[in-house]
Amino acid sequence: MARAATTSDVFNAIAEQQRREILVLLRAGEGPVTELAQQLGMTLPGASKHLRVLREVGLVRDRKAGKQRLYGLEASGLRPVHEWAGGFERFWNESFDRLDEYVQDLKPQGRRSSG
Amino acid sequence: MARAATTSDVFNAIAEQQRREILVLLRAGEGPVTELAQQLGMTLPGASKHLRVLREVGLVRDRKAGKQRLYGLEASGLRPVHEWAGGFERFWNESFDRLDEYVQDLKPQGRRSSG
DNA sequence: TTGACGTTTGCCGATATCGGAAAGTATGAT
DNA sequence: ATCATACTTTCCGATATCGGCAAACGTCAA
Repeated sequence: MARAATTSDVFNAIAEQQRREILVLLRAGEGPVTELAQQLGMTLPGASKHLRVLREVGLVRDRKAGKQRLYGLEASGLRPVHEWAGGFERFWNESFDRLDEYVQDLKPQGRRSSG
Repeated sequence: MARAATTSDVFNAIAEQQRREILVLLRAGEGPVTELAQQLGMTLPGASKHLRVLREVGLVRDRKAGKQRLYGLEASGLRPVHEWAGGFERFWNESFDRLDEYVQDLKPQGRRSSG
């Protein structure tokens, strides 16, 4: 077995630097592949393939505009990523140095004893 | 060229489902590989290899405790992910007037005053 | 030292990627 | 119909992954 398919997951799709850059570019608005490829300094087939992956995981949508095909951001697909990473927020906000007697009675918050 | 190395990036490191699960488990506190492997239903070498990747990108730290080696979360490494995804937040919160045809007849309760 | 435990690393095979160039598809214009 | 534009797909090679098993490594105990 190899690595999971890039299209299996949003996490796998955005593992590629170039695909992340494409998404960032798309924040400025829709654009055809040619424009994206040019701005990222990649070949047309290269950009097209990356966009295919992004489309398959629902991070971009495409719409036809005459001869062109405009790609646009579908940012909602990134919400799971944001939320997942956000689930660790308290762990980088708190000063987690001593892990000896951490959750036990360190906090007099009175919440549930464990998770 | 193949896919970027899993250790090249936090984004690549968390592309693996199992590694994400390891990080989630680690929120409950430190643990040795044996415990993590058991909870995830994976082999010892498997868990160890995943932890190596996570350590190389700075998502976990390890400390020796006698014969054991305890792995702990280093959540700050996930902050870039959270922030990157957060850069798209406005795009899934706002109602994208570019998509006029889609939005025009949606429910009017969609937006709230507080973000 | 020997012995037992806990964990990591090496080797292998199977799989899927990414990049480049060429060929293919789709739409519009003359 | 033919040409031109815009983009996608296919083919290929090189690379790195992930999983399993066996062996190596490091540490504590007698």
